[in-house]
Amino acid sequence: MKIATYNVNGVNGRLPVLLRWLESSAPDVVVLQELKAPDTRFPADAIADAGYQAVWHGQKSWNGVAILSRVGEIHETRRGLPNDPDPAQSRYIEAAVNGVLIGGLYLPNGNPRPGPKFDYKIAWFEALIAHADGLLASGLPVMLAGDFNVMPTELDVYKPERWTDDALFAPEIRAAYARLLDQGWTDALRKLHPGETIYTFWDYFRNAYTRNAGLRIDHLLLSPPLAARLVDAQVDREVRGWEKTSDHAPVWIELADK
DNA sequence: ATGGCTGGGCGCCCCAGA
Repeated sequence: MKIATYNVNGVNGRLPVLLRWLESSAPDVVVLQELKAPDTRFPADAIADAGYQAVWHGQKSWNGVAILSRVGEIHETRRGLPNDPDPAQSRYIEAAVNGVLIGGLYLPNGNPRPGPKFDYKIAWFEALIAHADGLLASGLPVMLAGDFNVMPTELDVYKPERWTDDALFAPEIRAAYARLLDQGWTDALRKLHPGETIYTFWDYFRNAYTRNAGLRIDHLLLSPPLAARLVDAQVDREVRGWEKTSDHAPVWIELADK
């Protein structure tokens, strides 16, 4: 089973690119972030025509997350994190699909730091860590996937020294990510590509993509039963070079059948 | 160190993103 995460940066503006990528990459399950659309404007028909069922948690203008499947029914288990510090922001959706429980998330950006947005990022992260602990304790095959807005290590930033005070790379944010992993999650991309420079985001500014001035901020975290089935993990990097593309590239993993 | 680009909104500029 191939499971992907993709921050589309506007699901309607990105629809041609999204459909083209669904066809070429053929993921079985997808989590989307930054829909930037209210529930009533989610392009469910076009996505259904492409062969995917969907559940979505939208919001006008900003945020918004969804889960797509072409391998059977999506059983939604929750929308919004327990104890979300601002439930008006649509940043979390969770569902069981084809025997895997998937939490799709869009963690707050948090800039500028310090400030209320950074405080919100910390609070949201703490709520995620608390919920993730319960997910792991269930012993189920679970994954957390999405845009974490965290570069875990210096290897995940093109110029780490420029990002030390940024909300995506600040010490307390990296520490929170490390605490999450220490619960027992496996960072799938890093597990299969240790020591490799891998990015999932390139700024629209300054030809960041052609210069490969990127960040690795989109992650797929696996609970032990899923980590044992991990056979491949890649970034669909070329999608970032398409016309009218998102500033993120899709990231995916392949899980062996049980 | 700054400003560069893009999507969405009730829009002919501003906000947020990372």
